[in-house]
Amino acid sequence: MSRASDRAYNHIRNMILSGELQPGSQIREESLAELCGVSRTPVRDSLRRLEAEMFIRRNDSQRSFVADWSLDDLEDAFQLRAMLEGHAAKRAARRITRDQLARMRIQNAQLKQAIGGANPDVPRFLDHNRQFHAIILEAAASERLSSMLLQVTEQPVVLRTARQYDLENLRRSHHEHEELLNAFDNRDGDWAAAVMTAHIRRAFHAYAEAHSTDTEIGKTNLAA
Amino acid sequence: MSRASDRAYNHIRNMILSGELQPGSQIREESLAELCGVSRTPVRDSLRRLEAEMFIRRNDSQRSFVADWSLDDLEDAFQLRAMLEGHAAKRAARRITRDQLARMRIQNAQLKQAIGGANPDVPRFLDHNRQFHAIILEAAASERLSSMLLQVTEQPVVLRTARQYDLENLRRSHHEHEELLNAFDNRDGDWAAAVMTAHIRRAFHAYAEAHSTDTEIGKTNLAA
DNA sequence: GCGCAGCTTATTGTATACAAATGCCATTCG
DNA sequence: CGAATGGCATTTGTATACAATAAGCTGCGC
Repeated sequence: MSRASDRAYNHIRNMILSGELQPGSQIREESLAELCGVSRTPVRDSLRRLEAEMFIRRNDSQRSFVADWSLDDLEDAFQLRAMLEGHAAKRAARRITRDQLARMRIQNAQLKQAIGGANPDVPRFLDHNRQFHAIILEAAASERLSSMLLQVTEQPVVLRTARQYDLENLRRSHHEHEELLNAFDNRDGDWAAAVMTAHIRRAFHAYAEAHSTDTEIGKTNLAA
Repeated sequence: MSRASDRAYNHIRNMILSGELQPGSQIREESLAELCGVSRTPVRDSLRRLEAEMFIRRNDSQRSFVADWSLDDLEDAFQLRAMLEGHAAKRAARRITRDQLARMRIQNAQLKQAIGGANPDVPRFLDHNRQFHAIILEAAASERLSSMLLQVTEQPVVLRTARQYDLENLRRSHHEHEELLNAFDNRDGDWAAAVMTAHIRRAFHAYAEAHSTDTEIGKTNLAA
């Protein structure tokens, strides 16, 4: 992460996710270069990458703008994600090893612990959640699938609302994970896929509801 | 297409697809720059793009190699493609306009014509086939889905065999297209998705068979 | 006042020089 | 003899200068 181009990438990406760079606004290579403390060369690299990831879009004359997603676009992303993660779960059910299953159980236990106590640790929950899903992708053993999912997973974060988390939703995630583990135990790919698809779609509805009703209190839950 | 970076991109991509750059071989920015008649800067741009499209992969120390796909990898790609095109067909069934349907019919008629006469014109068939599928993507109206499909569609061409086409397979494609049109007429998304998925998977098996049995006579059919 | 031509300025594209990192090979030490 | 180490060669990363292109503006003609 110490190479200038990586720093620039992370910096710009964070600025987009945090809303520091407003959706729809134009971004110029030189000013980004200044902000990141590097020259234009690594900034251009980063912009191309972010463009491929659809965080940035370019008009017909090559000028760059921060992507501006509607709720429909986000539903689209979630729908794709539900399908792809369902597919991953199905593949994983056929291939998963005992060791991977054990690691998933550990992550799910820790994720439960993170929100079980008196003061819930949501970031810790999200971290274990991420790892839980990562193991499934590892078991699915399709590089292509992984890279596609990466594209579609981090997009919704773009809506930069105050992130307050609905604990009930997080608990549900935990239970859905348990059902997923049961499906894996039985090597039942269709079951796993169905649970996973439902899991992601529930997450979308929690997300959409939180954003449509009260954006200030913003009970956002991106956990799936 | 006149910008140096676009020329470099197309040039390198063609060299990969034609087999001029051997799968697995290392590629150096400077030699590519010479081959393309540009400096390293646009070449680097192209390499990043081709890397995102998985035509090129890089090792842990940033050196680039031409991707080398196994048959399993290609089946993986086809599987993803079947799923995504099925999804696209389902979405399209809900949204497609009369005009788009009419255009699809025209493409399908012309594609039939291309292989109907005494000397079949396979490239022409493939062109109309491409347009037929493009209209579905247009009707599906999901930019994300389109860009993902693009990634997964052009990969199999990497295996550079003598391209002789099995007319029977092409005729089947034509008939499957007709069934797809029926599904669209009835606005039946599930039907459309099922037909499309079968369509792509048949194409994969035709492809796989052609490559496993006789690679020299190579009855390859990428048409779907 | 409106629209267009031509100029000016802003922004991106390309080439090149140099810096940093990595691989490779030879040499040395255990 | 094998493994580790040091230095040289190769390759990629970064900065910067300059070229090309697109946008915006000004003033002219109508």
